[in-house]
This record gives sequence, C-alpha cells and structure tokens, in this order.
Amino acid sequence: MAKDTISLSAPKRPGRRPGSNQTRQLILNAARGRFSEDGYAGTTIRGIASDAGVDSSLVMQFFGSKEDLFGAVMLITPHALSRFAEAFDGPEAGVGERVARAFLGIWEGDPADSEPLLAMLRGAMGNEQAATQLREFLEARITELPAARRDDKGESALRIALASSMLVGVTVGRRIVRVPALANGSAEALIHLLAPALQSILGDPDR
Amino acid sequence: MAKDTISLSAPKRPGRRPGSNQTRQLILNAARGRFSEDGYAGTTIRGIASDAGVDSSLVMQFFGSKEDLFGAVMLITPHALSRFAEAFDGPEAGVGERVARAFLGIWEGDPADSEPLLAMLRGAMGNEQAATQLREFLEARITELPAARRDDKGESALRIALASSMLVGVTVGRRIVRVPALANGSAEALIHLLAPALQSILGDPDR
DNA sequence: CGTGAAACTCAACGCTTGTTGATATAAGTT
DNA sequence: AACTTATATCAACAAGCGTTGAGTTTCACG
Repeated sequence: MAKDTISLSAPKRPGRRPGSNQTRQLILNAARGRFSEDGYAGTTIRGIASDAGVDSSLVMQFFGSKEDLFGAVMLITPHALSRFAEAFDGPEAGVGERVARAFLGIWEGDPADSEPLLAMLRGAMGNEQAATQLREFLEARITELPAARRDDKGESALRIALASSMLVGVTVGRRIVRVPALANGSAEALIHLLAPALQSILGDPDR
Repeated sequence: MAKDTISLSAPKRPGRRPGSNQTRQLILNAARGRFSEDGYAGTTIRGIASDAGVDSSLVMQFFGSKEDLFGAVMLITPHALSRFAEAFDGPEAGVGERVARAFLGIWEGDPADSEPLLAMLRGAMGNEQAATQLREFLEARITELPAARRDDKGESALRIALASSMLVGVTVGRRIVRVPALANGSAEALIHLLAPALQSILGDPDR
C-alpha cells in the first residue's frame, strides 16, 4: 500500500508529472472540501492548492479565477438534482415523507452529491454569486410545478419555497451549526417528525 | 442649515472631538450592519471604520480585536430573547402559531433586535465562534424546557431543535438568499402556513 | 526524433488585511 | 492651572491574498 518515496518530503520539481492526469479533479475535490467547510471568503486558493498538493498558480491555470473555481464547485450533480425533482413531483399523498426522505438521503449518501450543496449554502451567506445560484436552485423546484397549480396566485410557489427553506434550515442545524440534538439524531427519527410538517405545507392546497 | 466648512471634505484632525461621546455606539452600529450583511470573513475593520466615519485604529482601541467586536455585535437584546422564551413556553395548544408569530415579529420590528441574529446566522457559516454562539442560543430553548418533558429520551429536545432550525431556514430564505416568494410574501401568509407545521412538530408529543 | 502543446513550479507583483505605536486634542479631576 | 485619562488620527508593520509571467518537464503527434 505504501510505495517507498511517493510524496513524503517530495522535492517538488517543476515540470509535468509522469503519467497521471487527474490533477484537475484532485484540485476540484480539494476546493469542494474547503468551500463547503469555510465559505467563499474564508477559503483561499493557496489552501486549496496545498490540500491538493500542487502550486497555487496551477489552480489558477486550470480554473481561471477564484470566482470561476467556486462556480465549478457549486455545480450540482444530475443525480442529486433528479432526486429532488422527483420527490416534489408525484402524487400529493405522501409528498411530505417523500421530500423529507429524498432530502435527508442526499446528505447520508455520496459526498460528491452533498458537498456542492453545502458549498452553495455556506457560500450563499457572503457571496452574491452563491446566493443567486441557491435562489435559482430553489426557484427551479417552483417553476417545475405541474401546470394545474401554476395559477393559484402564488400560493403553491409560497408553499414550495417555504418547505425548501425549512429543509435548508435543517441542514444548517445539522451540518453547519451542528446542534447536538439534530446532528446526533437518526435520519429516521427526523423523517418521522419532518414528514407530517412538510405534508401540512405541501399537501391539501384547498383547505 | 449648512455651516460653511462643517464635515464635507472634513480635514479630519486628530484629537478628541468636542462634546459628544457616542462614537462607540456608532461603531457598534456600523459593525452590526457590516457583519450582518457580509458575514465574518467578508467584513473588514476598515470598512466598519469608514461607515462609522472614524479611523480603523479607533475601532481596535474600543473593541480590542475583530473577534471581540464580532462578539459584541452578536449580543442578542434581552427583548428579543424574552420573546422567544415566552413563545416556546406556555400552553401546548397554539404553540405553533405563537412561535411562528414571535419569530417573524422579530424580523419585522426594530433592526437592533434582528441584526445581531442576522450577524450570528451569517457568521455561523464560516466562523466557529458564531456557530458556537448560535448553537448555544438554540440549545437554550431546549434547556429551558418545562421539567415535565425533560426526560423523554431527547424527544422534546429533538422537536425543539428541529422547529428552531426550520425557522432559521425561513430566515435564510427570506433575508439572506431572498427567494422571491418568501421575501415578498406577507408575514401573515407565512404564519398561516408555518403555524400548523410547527404545531405538528411541537404539539402532541404523545402520538 | 522533433516540435508544439499541456502540466507543472517558482518568484514576484500590487493590494488588502488586522494590528500597533506614536502623537494630538479634549474632558475630567484635583 | 496642572495632570491624568479618554478620544481621536496618522503612518507603518508583517502577513496573507489573488493573480501573473517566466521557466522546466513530460506528453502526444507528426
């Protein structure tokens, strides 16, 4: 498992490395981690480069600028995207549990799915680009509404926006602020409480 | 109204100003605005000083360090604090509406009440001190539980933490990300949707 | 095997940051 | 009036930032 002199105290000669051209992905992963952990302003190109084991100028060469790199980090995977879309869509009965399950499922699964969201969320607090992107992501849940509900004076839009924001709040509490009760609680216990609350917002639009 | 050379292109001589010693409060207000708008990392001492119309070193002299100043900004007013405490306390029937109303009321009222919360929230995304403070604020809602529910294997704690986080999410959507449907919606319309959802979480703990 | 492009590092740039004396003016106290 | 203390600015610091240009090594293709 441990090749002798692989990268411990590597002399770091300049020039292209033999073989391997996965460095770009390595940088992107490091950037994902940093941005999702420290937010936009708190993240440094040098820090990302250090995590990826490369020079900071290489990061610039690959991604152009810090802003552009952040944009690349915030790209949500199609997999995560479709899970959300499918959950909001579908029959009205059980929509609460379906949405709760889809949402929490993302955070229990592959970090490649959740880290862009976390980066977007954390970045949205201080970076206008991130705020816009998150806004558009949430808006997308709304514009994808079935036509039947699209002309109810914004009632449905409000319901979906509210439900989405509540889920954002759960993530803030669970992953960012780390409120013990939330961070330690099992996903099942959360779903059990979340589902009825979401159902009361997303369901019966005629009451 | 315009004394000839009063403060337009003021030469800014050093030395104590005649009369008036409210500069400290002026700085604190400027800091509140900046921190609540740009987060911790995104806020600069120089920016605050400029808003307050003073030199940046005066800010340091008054508050010691950026971290300390941030701490002072995050102090929640007793008024806001008691509104939350009272809302969660009280009879179980109607707790959902009471909490929703108290929470949204804070944001409609005096900015001096809401800006510390907003600063805390925005700061919590990238600053550990802020995250801790927000965590403790939310935890306080839990430890102030009536004794009757304190030993239900953390069920009540989870319920309150979840409800609080959802409200945090609403604020994120409304004030930070500015999702149109939420930002433009009236407080009453939101309460109408929020109250039943919160009630389903905070109410009937025996179902 | 030669040549241009791609992957890489190094050294430095101009700028901003938080923080620190040194210094000047006014207020409060004796 | 003299002296201490609080309020203010100024100039500068060391460190860190994003970004750039030049140079070095390997790859891909003819």
